[in-house]
Amino acid sequence: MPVAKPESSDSRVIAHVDMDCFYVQVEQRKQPQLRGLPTAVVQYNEWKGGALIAVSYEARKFGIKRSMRGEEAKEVCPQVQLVQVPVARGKADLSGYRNAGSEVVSILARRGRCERASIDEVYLDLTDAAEMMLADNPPQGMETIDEEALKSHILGLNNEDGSDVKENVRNWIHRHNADHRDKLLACGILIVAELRMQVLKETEFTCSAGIAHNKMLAKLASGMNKPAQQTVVPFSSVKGLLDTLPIRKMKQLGGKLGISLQMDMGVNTVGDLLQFPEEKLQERYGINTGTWLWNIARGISGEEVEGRLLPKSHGSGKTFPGPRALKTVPAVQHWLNQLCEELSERLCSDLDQNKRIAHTLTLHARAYKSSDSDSQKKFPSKSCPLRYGTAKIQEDAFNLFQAGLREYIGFYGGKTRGSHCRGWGITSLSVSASKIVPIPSGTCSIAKYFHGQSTSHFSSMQSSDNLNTEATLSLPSGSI
DNA sequence: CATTTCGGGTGT
DNA sequence: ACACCCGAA
Repeated sequence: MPVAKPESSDSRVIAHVDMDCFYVQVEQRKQPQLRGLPTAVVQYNEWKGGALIAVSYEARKFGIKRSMRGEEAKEVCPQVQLVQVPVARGKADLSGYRNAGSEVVSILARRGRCERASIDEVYLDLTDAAEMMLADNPPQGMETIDEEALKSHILGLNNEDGSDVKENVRNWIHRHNADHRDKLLACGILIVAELRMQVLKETEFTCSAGIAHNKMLAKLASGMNKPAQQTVVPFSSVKGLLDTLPIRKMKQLGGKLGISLQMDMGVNTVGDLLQFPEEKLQERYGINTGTWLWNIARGISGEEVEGRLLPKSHGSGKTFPGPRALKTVPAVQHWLNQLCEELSERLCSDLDQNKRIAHTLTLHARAYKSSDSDSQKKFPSKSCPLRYGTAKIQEDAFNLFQAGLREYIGFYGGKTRGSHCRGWGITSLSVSASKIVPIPSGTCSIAKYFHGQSTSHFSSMQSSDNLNTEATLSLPSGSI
């Protein structure tokens, strides 16, 4: 659990920006005739029409939900437009969505520290930008407030019957007697509205946003009014917001921990947590998680927005469900080669574009063992130093798999004849690259890592293709 | 063992 | 290093 020092007097301006049904928007930008139609993105479509992973708001009106099957969606709404995720090397290829996410990040990073939280979400620390605006052009003195900002939802703002909602927002932003925190959030409203308009103009994507004094509240708010809207959480409305909020709505509490709070402690809402002394929460959930929970109940979260525009790892994986389980070593090798090819390509792009090098290769697999003493044993993950070059990565990944398989099946494996094996099947495979670090500053070439090879030789092989097939880049661990 | 494919994080 | 949890399209 994140344990950053909490400040009850937290006056930061934090925004969480969340793209609306992002994969759908990416596909609709590629095929503009789909705009405005009920649309969903499906992964594969051979088995029951594929799995829905993103659903447009028009399609949601028909009751179409994520995790439905394509065929099921067609039953509920025959006119729904189903777009398939691109396939490359026999697996889903998400690169188009990753690249679209990068477009958005590069825009949102203009006004403050920016953290890429996922493929379609970012946190922004706009404190400095808000303080600056307050100092030399405060919203209280502005003639006109942008229309996009006036569409903001401000939690706790009284919209009496018959009152003009936009006028209320305008008044809230203009208030001279507001405390410093509300004035900072008013600046946040304007900055985020402008950023969202820039994102729309430059990428054609809409997004929603939450603006609050910390990451937890900003994240909570960004999901409250979608699509294409923004929501503000003034300090004074925090208690009222959390008091009746179901515990599972809080990030990190949507899983087992949230269930445990409900079942074991009788905590149904965030407000219910307030009754428990910090020590009680600590003895039940540990020092870190206990304190974290105590703070959450009070709307306190000191987590910083990390300045990080790039992912910390790259992974490529595929599942082989049901009868598709891989039952021979050569079949596993074939798919590992496909996964490693994709991973290698992405590592080369990262090297070219961001001058970063990954240091660790990890293989994950899931397997079943039908008739065996411990058929519920898990296939172990294995990792090793990462060597660049597609063939090297494929070789290393296969060796990791074989090491894991020997452990998994035990000394007396189930090999029968040739390469056919009985008693086990691989239901998922994934390879990932982590411990990614920038090449030391001042170095824009990787030539120095080819010990024994001349720089001039390297300078003739900068293309990704050469690097993919020829390079034998191997970093001594700890050399960066 | 038919959501799948990611990515981030903590505990040991 | 490895197991397990969390959440999002």
